[in-house]
Amino acid sequence: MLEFVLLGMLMEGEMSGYDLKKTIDSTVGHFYNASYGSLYPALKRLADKGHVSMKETADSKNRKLYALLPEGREAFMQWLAEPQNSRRELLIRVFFFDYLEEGIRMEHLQGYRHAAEREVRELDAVRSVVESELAGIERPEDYYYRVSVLDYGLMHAKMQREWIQNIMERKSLNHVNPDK
Amino acid sequence: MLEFVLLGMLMEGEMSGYDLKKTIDSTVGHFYNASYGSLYPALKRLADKGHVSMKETADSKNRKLYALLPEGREAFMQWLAEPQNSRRELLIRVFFFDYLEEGIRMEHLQGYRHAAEREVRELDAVRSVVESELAGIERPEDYYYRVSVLDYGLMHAKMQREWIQNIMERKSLNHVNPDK
DNA sequence: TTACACATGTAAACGGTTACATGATTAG
DNA sequence: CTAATCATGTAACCGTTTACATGTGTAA
Repeated sequence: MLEFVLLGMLMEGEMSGYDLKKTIDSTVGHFYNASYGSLYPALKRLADKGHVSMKETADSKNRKLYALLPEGREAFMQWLAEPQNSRRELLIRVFFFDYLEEGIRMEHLQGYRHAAEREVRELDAVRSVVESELAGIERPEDYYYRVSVLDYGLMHAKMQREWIQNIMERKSLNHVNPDK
Repeated sequence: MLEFVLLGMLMEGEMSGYDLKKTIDSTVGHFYNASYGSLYPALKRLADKGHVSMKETADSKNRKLYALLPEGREAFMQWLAEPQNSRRELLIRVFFFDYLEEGIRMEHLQGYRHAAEREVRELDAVRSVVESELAGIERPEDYYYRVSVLDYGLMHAKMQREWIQNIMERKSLNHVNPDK
């Protein structure tokens, strides 16, 4: 995962490990964390694999610049085109979707939308069952927070569904590009 | 974390490791995963610490029942009363909030609400900056998905804020208890 | 001159998953 | 009788965090 994030960040141009950390923190940092303890070894692995090049700078700091090599670019693009593997990958992948071909992108987004819709339906069903169960017990107030967490899941799934819907309708672009 | 989840689940009564896994999957499973490979060793640790008791059943299966001991209950209640340590803990903690004293509960919820409000403000500010930056570049469409991920963060923060607000207003309880 | 940001890295520890191994019970 | 579910556990592996170690550049 981290390796692909690094490759993705290097798509923009060469950077040091330190820069990469800062870039990650300031972009995907809200939902993905990279510590130096994982970042530097990951860069070393990528260099060993021949996915990135490492160039020591002459500016007297012991600074090293990493740049994407064609092999690394290919590995990144291949990863990006794959279907999403884990839930936590969703946002990272979408973050890099500007690099992905429109066809595959839309295919993936449709998949995500479908998954989100299914989840809303499932949780709605669970919520109904829970509600009728609560109606039949002595002290339903004692389960208030448990039920609240279920509501969180439902709100989250609905939000996600709406978000994907907005993306597909290019709602956000209207913002950026009001005349269209 | 897992240890506290196990203790929390045992608040309801004695269970086997297998039952605990199923309970976790069917309640907090949407945002917390426990595999047997972590669950059984965790139960062993809890038993060694004297937080749970282990009783082998006579029903011919090699089934073991774990029950919460006073020390375990205390450890759990102490953990629950602590302020939230990591972002991922939020939902787990709230799930067990029915066990928490109303005063501390409200204190915590106010803290969560405050954090959520701050995050919305922060992301709103970031979003504004990004928008004006986009207005000044050649091809803003090329950053559409990056911006979308930022929008996700904003929608998520707003949803969370609303969720906490609803909890504090006992919106969910009206559902459960329509006459109030 | 001192504190903060820049900059790279390692080692131990942690928490977890995956795969494997084993066997009993139950429902079709 | 056979497949699914119940039931417990270990070992190897994985990625990551935390703490440590070290040193440079820069602005107050």
